[in-house]
Amino acid sequence: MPVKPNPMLQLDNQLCFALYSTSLAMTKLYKPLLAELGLTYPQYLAMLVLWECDGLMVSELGERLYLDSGTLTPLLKRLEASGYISRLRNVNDERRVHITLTSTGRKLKARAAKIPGCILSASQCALPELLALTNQLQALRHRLAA
Amino acid sequence: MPVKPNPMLQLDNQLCFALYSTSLAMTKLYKPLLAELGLTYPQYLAMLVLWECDGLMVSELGERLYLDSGTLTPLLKRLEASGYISRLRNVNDERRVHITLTSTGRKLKARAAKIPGCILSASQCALPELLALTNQLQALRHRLAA
DNA sequence: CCTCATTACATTGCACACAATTTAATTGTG
DNA sequence: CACAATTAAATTGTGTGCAATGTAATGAGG
Repeated sequence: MPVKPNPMLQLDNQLCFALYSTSLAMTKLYKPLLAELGLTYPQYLAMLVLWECDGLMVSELGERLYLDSGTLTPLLKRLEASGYISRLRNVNDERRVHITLTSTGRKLKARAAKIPGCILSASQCALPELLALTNQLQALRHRLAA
Repeated sequence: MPVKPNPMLQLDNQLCFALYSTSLAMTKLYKPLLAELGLTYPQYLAMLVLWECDGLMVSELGERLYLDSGTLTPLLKRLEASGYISRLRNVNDERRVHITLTSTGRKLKARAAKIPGCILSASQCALPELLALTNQLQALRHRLAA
């Protein structure tokens, strides 16, 4: 009797693996571009948030990125060591740490501006298609978190 | 003059972040289910491959999972320590290591069979929609790797 | 055969992710 | 005010990912 080839357990039928492997492939595409800026991929995501909204607390940054302090604290210390951010305790509440862009960190945004175009061309996809996929994934993430 | 809010650099317009955050959310969904089997998420992916095709070399497993020996070697040593696989040198070519399921590892497949259904219901999506998304992601992964 | 390049894994070092715990500051309650 | 509960970060420990390097076995030329 042959082993039952349960299609529900086949790797290439798994949405989870499609997500996982495509996300890693995307990270590899960013890596050389970000290396020029002295950023890792998760550091780049944190900078995207800060370029939109400077001065957030660690926990607020974590809500935007879906990451906790265990991940963010060392990452932010490295960004601080790179000279892109400052970590400052809130005067009224010493528990809170605000993340503020340095002048260098703000200037980095201009150098990062070319990255989305590089990724877009490398992905060889039409822009509307990518936007649609982005929205589908956001909707899925929302349902998974519920 | 207000800061130009470059929409190409906004976090929620990034396909990369949608991929990254959704993949992490998916991993969190699997974690408690896999904990019952004594597996981490990447270990589960390796087991999916082996349940389809037992006895692969490390490099062949890596091609299926898009992972290299630097990731797989320690992961496979942990799966061996858990009693799910054996790592055996090829007799004709001592460089090669074949990964073979143990009896316990084969039996684990039956216990894993319920997982896809759990994830499907948690994702609150129609099956055809998930399959379509899976295919889109695989196509994107293919283009990104080119 | 005897090198020399190649191959297949393994190892090392760095940076995440994340659960669990700890620390320090603040808040709520009597 | 005292003090327990809560909150915000930081720390610790485990397990990836991956670049770079190391090591041992194989294979290809001369």
